[in-house]
Amino acid sequence: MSKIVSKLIDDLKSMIDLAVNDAINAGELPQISEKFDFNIEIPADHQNGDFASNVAMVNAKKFKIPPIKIANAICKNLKLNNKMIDRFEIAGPGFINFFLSKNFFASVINEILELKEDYGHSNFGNGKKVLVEFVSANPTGPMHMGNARGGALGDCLAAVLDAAGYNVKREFYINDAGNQIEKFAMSLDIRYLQLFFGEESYTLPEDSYHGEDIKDLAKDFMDINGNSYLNVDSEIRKKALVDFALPKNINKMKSDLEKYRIKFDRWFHEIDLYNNGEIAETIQILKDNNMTYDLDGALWYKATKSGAEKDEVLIRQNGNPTYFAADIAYHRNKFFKRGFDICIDIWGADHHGHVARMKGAMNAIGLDGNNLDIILMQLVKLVKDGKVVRMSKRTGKAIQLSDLLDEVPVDSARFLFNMREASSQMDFDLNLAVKEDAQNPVYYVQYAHARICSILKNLEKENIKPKSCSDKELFLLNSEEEIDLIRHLSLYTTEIINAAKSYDPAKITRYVITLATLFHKFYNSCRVKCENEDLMSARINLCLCVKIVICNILNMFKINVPESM
RNA sequence: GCGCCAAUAGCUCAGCUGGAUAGAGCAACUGCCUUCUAAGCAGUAGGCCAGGGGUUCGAGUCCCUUUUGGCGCGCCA
Repeated sequence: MSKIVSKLIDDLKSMIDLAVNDAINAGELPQISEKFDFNIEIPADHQNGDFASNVAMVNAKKFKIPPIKIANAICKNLKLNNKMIDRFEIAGPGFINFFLSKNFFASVINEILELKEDYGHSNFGNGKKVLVEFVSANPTGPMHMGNARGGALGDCLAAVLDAAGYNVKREFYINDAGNQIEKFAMSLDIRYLQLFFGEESYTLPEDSYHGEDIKDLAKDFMDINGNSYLNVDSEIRKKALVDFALPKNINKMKSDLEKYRIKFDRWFHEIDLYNNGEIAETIQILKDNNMTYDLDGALWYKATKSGAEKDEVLIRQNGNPTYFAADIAYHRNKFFKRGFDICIDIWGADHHGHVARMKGAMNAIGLDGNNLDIILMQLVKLVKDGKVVRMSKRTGKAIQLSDLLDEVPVDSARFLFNMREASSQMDFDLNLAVKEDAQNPVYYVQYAHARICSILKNLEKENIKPKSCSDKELFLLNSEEEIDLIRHLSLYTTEIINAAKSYDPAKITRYVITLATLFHKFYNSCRVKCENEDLMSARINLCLCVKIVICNILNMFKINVPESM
């Protein structure tokens, strides 16, 4: 947390603690046996102070006196011993409101200028190892809009956690084993055969992949191998088709995601869990813990033991492990084999049924399901001209991530996908996303930065350069617009920690929009280049602070920070 | 049928572990460029926070219930 703000909140707490005790000792408040409790909060309206405590209201019952009387007793005994606080007052139903001093605002400027690109970082996470697994799109087909949202969310969440002092890794789980790969193989096989014998000769079963991409892959395979796989055993042919098509799909995903500025630390292959025996190991642990039973030739997991509605199959009648079995082994690998303290998975909301049993399964193998956090992301509706778009006009198929990136600038996509928290269903407005003007919030923020650069450039032409300011000069920053701006800057580190706590990078997106708004207000009411040279220096430093924070956020989210627009 | 998520301005959404007069943006209307980027700012208008109960000093926020949406309940992933 910004050292200044966090220390201040701690100080306020102990000052109030002290005052309550003094009031009790002086007989102005009754003795109570219970521990009294309270919060320091930041009022929405700064008329009500920069910080406020609800101590009087919360403890009215314990003291058996009205809040106002308690507040009076506390304030009578409250000794201000912090230069950062100017004064306090009692207001409303019994709030004690604290107002910041000019010392505070000057220290904020100095702190930001000193820390620069480190401003906002904290040690909140204590270096705990966190794995964020996201996108993890099915490699049997192209990525869709949900993956676009999940990608932006996961990547920016990882960045926020990193800034909050966690040791973060990003991972993509490739489902390259099991049932769907068999379906993929079968679909490719049929498309391959159709190329020689016509579409009527072999029909695609209902539950296979019908997309055009499968046809294209089969065609590419044929272009290279001709008919040489026609007369071999179908299992050999399928394997050759998958060995050809799967890496191709995976490479396409990698390049699309790179274009989207997402780089994973690791692409984890499900098949490895089959080959290295970890699935078998995991199932053995469940057996040893008496969490399984045999029924109808399948091996079942007693999910109901941990509160689920029904039990789950681990090994099918045909001997193949289910996706669930592999997923337990995968998460065991994350926690147990690789030692991650916290694992975060980002899933589509349609997988919510899987959450409870996955956490339960962690407990069942002797790990702690509480360390597995699942973020359920609601679906994205693509909207154009006020109407929901499902299909791409160009290709006639479902809109893919690569279609989106062809149309929408990456800056815009990454920013807009992080404006809503994961749990809310969102509309992605295509008209807005492609707009290169201020209606698009990403430009609004970038514009604030470009403005600052322009101011600095113009001043430099007149040989006016930024210089460090004394407190006396910084005290000149006292207009409402300046104070609001500095106050907002001071809360950045706290905001990062809040976003990390709630796994919600959208908080930071909204924070930076507000920062831009406050800067534009400041710009319109306070001229940086002005007669008073001391004030000018102070304002230049304020501009530098805003520039630093905007840069830190946009860089963190991998969005461009243009110097001119 | 059971379960999960949601419902806030005409539209898209904020509202931090319950706090003070519910906030932005878009759309609408009115102003502000001979001075640092008007991609900006200032102002007006717009609300029974889905309905009903409850908990409390205090509820958009917590609990119950009804209604309306989205999703899930496979030896799919």
